[in-house]
Amino acid sequence: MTIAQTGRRRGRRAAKSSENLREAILKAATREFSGKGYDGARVESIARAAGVNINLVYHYYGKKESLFIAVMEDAYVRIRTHHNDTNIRTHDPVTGMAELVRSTFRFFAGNLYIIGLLNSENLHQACHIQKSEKIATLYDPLLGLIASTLERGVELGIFRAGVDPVQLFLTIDAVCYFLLSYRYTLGFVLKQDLTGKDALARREMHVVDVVLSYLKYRPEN
Amino acid sequence: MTIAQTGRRRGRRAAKSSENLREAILKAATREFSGKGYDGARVESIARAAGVNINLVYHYYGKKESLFIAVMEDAYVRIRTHHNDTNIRTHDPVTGMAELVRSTFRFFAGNLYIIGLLNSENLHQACHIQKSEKIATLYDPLLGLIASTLERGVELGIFRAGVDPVQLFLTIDAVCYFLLSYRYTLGFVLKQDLTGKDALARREMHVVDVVLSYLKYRPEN
Amino acid sequence: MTIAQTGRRRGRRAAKSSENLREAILKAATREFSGKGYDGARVESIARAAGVNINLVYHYYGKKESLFIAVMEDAYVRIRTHHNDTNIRTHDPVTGMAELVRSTFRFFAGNLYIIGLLNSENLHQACHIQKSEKIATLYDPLLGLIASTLERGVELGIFRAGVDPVQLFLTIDAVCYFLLSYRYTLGFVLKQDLTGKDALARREMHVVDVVLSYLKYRPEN
Amino acid sequence: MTIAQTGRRRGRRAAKSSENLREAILKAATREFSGKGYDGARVESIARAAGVNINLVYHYYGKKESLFIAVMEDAYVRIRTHHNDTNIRTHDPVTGMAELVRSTFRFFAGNLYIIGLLNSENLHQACHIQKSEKIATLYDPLLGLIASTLERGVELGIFRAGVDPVQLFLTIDAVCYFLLSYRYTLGFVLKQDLTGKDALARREMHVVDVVLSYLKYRPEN
DNA sequence: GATGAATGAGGTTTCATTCAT
DNA sequence: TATGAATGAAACCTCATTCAT
Repeated sequence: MTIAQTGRRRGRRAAKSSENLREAILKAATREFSGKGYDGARVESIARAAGVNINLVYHYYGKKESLFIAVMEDAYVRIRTHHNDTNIRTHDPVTGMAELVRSTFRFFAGNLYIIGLLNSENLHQACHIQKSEKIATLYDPLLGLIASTLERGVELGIFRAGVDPVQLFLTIDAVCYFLLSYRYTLGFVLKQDLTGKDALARREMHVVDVVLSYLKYRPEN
Repeated sequence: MTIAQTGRRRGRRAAKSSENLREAILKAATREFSGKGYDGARVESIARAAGVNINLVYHYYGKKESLFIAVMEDAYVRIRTHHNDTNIRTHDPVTGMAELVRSTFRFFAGNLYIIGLLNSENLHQACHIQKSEKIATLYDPLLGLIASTLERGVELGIFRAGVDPVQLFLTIDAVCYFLLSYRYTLGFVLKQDLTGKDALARREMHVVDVVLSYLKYRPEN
Repeated sequence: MTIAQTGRRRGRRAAKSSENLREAILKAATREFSGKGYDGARVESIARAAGVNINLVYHYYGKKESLFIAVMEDAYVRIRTHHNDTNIRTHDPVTGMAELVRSTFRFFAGNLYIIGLLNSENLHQACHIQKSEKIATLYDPLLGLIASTLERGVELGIFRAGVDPVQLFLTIDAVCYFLLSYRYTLGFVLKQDLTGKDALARREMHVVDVVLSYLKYRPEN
Repeated sequence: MTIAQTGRRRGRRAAKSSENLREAILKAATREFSGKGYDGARVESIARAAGVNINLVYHYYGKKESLFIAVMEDAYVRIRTHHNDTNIRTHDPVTGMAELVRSTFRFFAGNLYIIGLLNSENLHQACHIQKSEKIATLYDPLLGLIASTLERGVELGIFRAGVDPVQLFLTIDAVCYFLLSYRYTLGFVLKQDLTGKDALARREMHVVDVVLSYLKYRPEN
């Protein structure tokens, strides 16, 4: 092996390790912030969970808040990119909308940590993410997708007219999100396991049903 | 004025003041916990907001967690008792159900602090309220109310059959709650004011529409 | 002893103790800041030197910088109030001016800690004291005193005319201050003890001589 | 271009660059220590300002204190060598002394960073420079110069007799140095700009006047 | 019942310095 | 020679909580 090759290998390995560490910290931070909230999270716990010295966390991310913002940006990107937009666009409106609701539900159910993050962020009046420009422009395309699917359904006479895409978006997210978000509280007051496999399947069917029924229902007048 | 009178006056004033102080603390704590979450809340801020010495807080409530539990119990009672159950029962099913949704929405919209509390509580996996027996039995009557209203509608042929009251409850709360709960985050990513007077009125109409459309819609098969 | 008396005694004792502690902290802080500079000073050292828990320092003074400002304000007041202004005013101009120089010199020589404070403050571009309004207005009367003494001398034909009081003030402080301020460095490079009793006495005579010679000297043209 | 040439170029460039880097670090350190003091200075800031990796600082200078000493030695040499000694010796005593004062004043005014360094050094009781042998012997010739100029003036009947050269040296440095050293504090309490071009020129005239008046003035007895 | 004093524990952050490559 | 990773120590500060009056 030549020196040049060794050099390159070293460079690459170092870079990779560095990237790995950054990522390990981000992952640990995600879990910590999600589970304990911003104020409850401990930088030291994050470092320990990531298996690195606490100072490395500061070396990479500067301070707790910056780390939190990094975590949130990562989460928001995931939220927005989990939909297979083209898939939804090519289906007929009913299937497309059902697919949209289902993929929303499944995404949240499969990434419960995101719920904790959003919860925590919201508790602080979204003050942290407002420092992120990345997040601000993320939602426009999703609203566009909902609006166009809605329109296609209306044109085909399947969906009722006059539905506000923003309201619909809110409702979709609401029915998907709520149970998952308040699963601890709801599980306690309703004395049921609401997040077991079967329970989730039932809920998924229900929420798709709710959204489509609403869209297909014709008010008498 | 005689000494006896003074004594009585003092006694009464002290007694009243004592109750007042307890309540002032609870109110201040409610605001603080709601706005900053459990970890973000400061006992001293609560004392200052209540206009009392911090030691009084400890004198009355023992420790931060107990105070939080007291706040939560108070909140849960309010949540459950805001419905005028008999009012709903005496209406026809459609009006009754609409009334139920509307009163849910209005209650949360009018008591946003409750959202902050539930958020915070949930962030900690509902660990605090599980120490409260009071809360555990609070929701049974509400589910009963929903179930009976549903049933009346089905019997009259107005509502579809086969709807699970628990799912319906979840959906009602979801559509009412979600926007309010995530108002900061949503306002930011959707770049709209979602909690102004008009916006709330529109949302209220929409959610009632969603729930009733779902109940009235007949699946083809 | 009556209850009332006990109560009064208690109140007074507590208040006194509280004042004592505040003062003990201020004194310890003065020494620490003077000897080590703002950055070199340690809050914990201050607390230890004052014989109090470190948190009490924060309880009373909030943070390091506020404590430093308190120390500086105290120092500046002492600097300005050490002159017996009326004494100087009632003397004849020569004696008065000599008295002014001497009392300046003796004050600094007797309060070397003040030099350390001013040094430290100045190292930070006086950024801390600029937050103090108290200090800003302290020097006007001193300049007035110098100007009037100067004028009296000129009128009596003892002092030369055309001397700027501000320049004179600067020179007086300079000759009094410099040796004391740089006593460590100067002692080292000049290989002499410059702050022993005799050395100080010689310096005092010299500086008075310098100032008065300057004032009394008539430029030929 | 041949390989040999490249090699030589590299070697030469590296060697030159090495000296350059050392100097760049020293310069950056000078500025940092001067502006923030020993404790306030940050090794990393120095490295960044010098445009080198922080490890290089450690590689060249070992540790923070050694770097500081290097900076101080450099400064002291400059202080002592800024006088054109022969120039002063060849002038008549009055011109020579005026020249000495003026060049002292101008040197400090033109190298304000030195003031910061001396200030900082002095704050630590000159503990760092006491480790330097270089500095210890630097001032003897300057005192000799002052003494001989003084003597020449006395012999010519221009200067008064009995002036201690050390006192005179202290006074010269004092009047030159003080305003510059405490420019921030003084500017604040006197509410004047004291280091503008005009203000400096006025001060320079004044201090030369003070020193020469003192030397020329004949005490009555 | 009410208040100021006191404290312990722990959290975030900074920084000089060393290691390994 | 040069660089990124790593670390230990300690500084500032916050907060819940208890003590003593």
